[in-house]
Amino acid sequence: MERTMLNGELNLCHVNKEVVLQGWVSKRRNLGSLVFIDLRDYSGIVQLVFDETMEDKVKDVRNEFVLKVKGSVQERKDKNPKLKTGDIEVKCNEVEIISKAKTTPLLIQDETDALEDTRLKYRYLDLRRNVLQQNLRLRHQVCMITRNFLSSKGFVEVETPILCKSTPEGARDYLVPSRIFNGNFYALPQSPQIYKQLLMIGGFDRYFQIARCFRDEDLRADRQPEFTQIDIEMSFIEEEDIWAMVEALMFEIFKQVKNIELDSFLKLPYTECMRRFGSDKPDLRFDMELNEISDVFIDTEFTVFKNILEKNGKINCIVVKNKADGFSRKDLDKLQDFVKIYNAKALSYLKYENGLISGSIAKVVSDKEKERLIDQLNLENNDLVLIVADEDYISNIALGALRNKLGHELMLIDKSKYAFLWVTDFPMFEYNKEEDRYVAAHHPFTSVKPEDIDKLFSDPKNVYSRAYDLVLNGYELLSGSIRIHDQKMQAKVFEAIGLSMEEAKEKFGFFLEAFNYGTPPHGGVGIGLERLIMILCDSDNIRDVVAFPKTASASDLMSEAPNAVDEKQLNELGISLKK
RNA sequence: GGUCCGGUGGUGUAGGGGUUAACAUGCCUCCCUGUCACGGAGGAGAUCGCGAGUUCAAAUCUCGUCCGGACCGCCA
Repeated sequence: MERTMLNGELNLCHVNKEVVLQGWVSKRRNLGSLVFIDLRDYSGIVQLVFDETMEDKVKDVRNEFVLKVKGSVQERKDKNPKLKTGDIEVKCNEVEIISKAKTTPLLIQDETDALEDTRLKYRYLDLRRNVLQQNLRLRHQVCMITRNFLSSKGFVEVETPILCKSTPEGARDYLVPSRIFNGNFYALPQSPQIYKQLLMIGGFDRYFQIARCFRDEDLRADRQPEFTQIDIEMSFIEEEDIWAMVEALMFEIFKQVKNIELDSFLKLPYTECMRRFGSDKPDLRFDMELNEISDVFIDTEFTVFKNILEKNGKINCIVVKNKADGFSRKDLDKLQDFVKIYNAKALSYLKYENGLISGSIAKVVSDKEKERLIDQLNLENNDLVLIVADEDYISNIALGALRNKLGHELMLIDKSKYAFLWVTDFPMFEYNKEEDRYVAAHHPFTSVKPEDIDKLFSDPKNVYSRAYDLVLNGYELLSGSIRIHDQKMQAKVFEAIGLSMEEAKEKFGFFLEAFNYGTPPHGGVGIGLERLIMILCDSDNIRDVVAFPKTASASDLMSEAPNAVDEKQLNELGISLKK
């Protein structure tokens, strides 16, 4: 007898029908000679009934046993509105215990109380929970929509290598030792970047791949060492073409998954984004923008602010509307500790209550400055002004982080919103203190804005690129750029980041060589699949959308990877470990 | 590399120098024909992550270490 129905799909239409069901025992309620069993599969739960003639056969059945039962669907006398199948139950006349189960270390229920490590060690049990079932099935749905959509637009899915050449620019590579060439290593791809550009040169003018990527960097709640990108590259296009394609894909996904019609995405240049939100991935589901108030303090007597302004620092603030009375001295001290995480030296605050300004710096701010503040910030009664005076970047970042924190804590965020934002015109380079040189902010294959080319060497920090990010609800959902397609230009960019032509040839020689044979203009994006799914699942942790995730220290608690390997394996690879 | 939080029966928590280590849930036994987080009665189950130290006495204090989590740096 084969399974004839899914448990969760039974309803009143099936009354009197004979069914064969299989699944896991979710709960057993024994009333003596009458036994109820909730049988679960991914589709849901259905109540089985065993009367006195059957009671004996299920007396040893326990949670998580796998059963196969035969019975007839009956309408219930007492319906259970909490259950999708609550109008019916299945009166069983045959039962087979397919497999038994030990007592599980965690309860298989929607709201588990098990902690992260228990869940990860027994991930296969955690996966039985409805939440993870739904999340991973949604992930599958998004992948299918993506494949269908991009195929219909003429994109070809091509798989690129997992064993690659190490390219030390950027994230740390995971390395794989070569057995045949002792002492040499492959690297796992941080992204298929170079290969997809070679595919453009190879004539695949529209490519995509749902690609695994690997980065040996420290983890976060939204970051795993291996993850998946929806990787897209197009030839003969400009920014607007890619943006339109990505928007169309997102429209399709949100339509099918959420039945939401999205509006066209907003755009903001990076510089403006940093100035207004203190972040290159602002959450636009709420306001509370940053305000620069350096002007107010241009002639200030307050030495702290005065010194900062003299050193070209900035005085910025955010205004918490109508909440000043909700913040005690202790609360504000905690906020000060919070901004210190971002290297801000202090958080000053002013409260505007009943026409009076009080607060940490009230005594050192002149009446004229107070008036100007009220005027410039349009302060109303019970507003709280939180000020960080510091280096420009620190002031922005600290207030941006504070804005986010307060947005969550004060529940300013409309959870039903999906706020997309294109951030454009990123700086081409950023200064790396450790290496004492400029490095590519995005990656070194990114096109420079044409008007900035002559600043490549004279003024690198003011060179902007044709790179862009798509931000959704405060998460960086994707990065992309128009790539360099001119070999001379590519060489210049390498030079600007302190890579000699020889070094560049050593590292990317095959890639540079390819540019000599006719390279189409091209560009693309890599969409962080897990982040997209997280947001669609309303989760704030990437582990909720990965089947077998790693811990914060990049280990797998279930399989206990990574592990030591035996001497023989190391010998074959020509590797000896430092004592 | 750094900061912070946590580790106590299977699971999740409470306790925070001397306790019979508490509670919930799960588990086991018995009773129960309409439960659905079933109910009732009883029971088993923890050397309090590990190692040192302080102390008459450590789950509790100190140091170290391991593990988990969040964040900063890092993540082209």
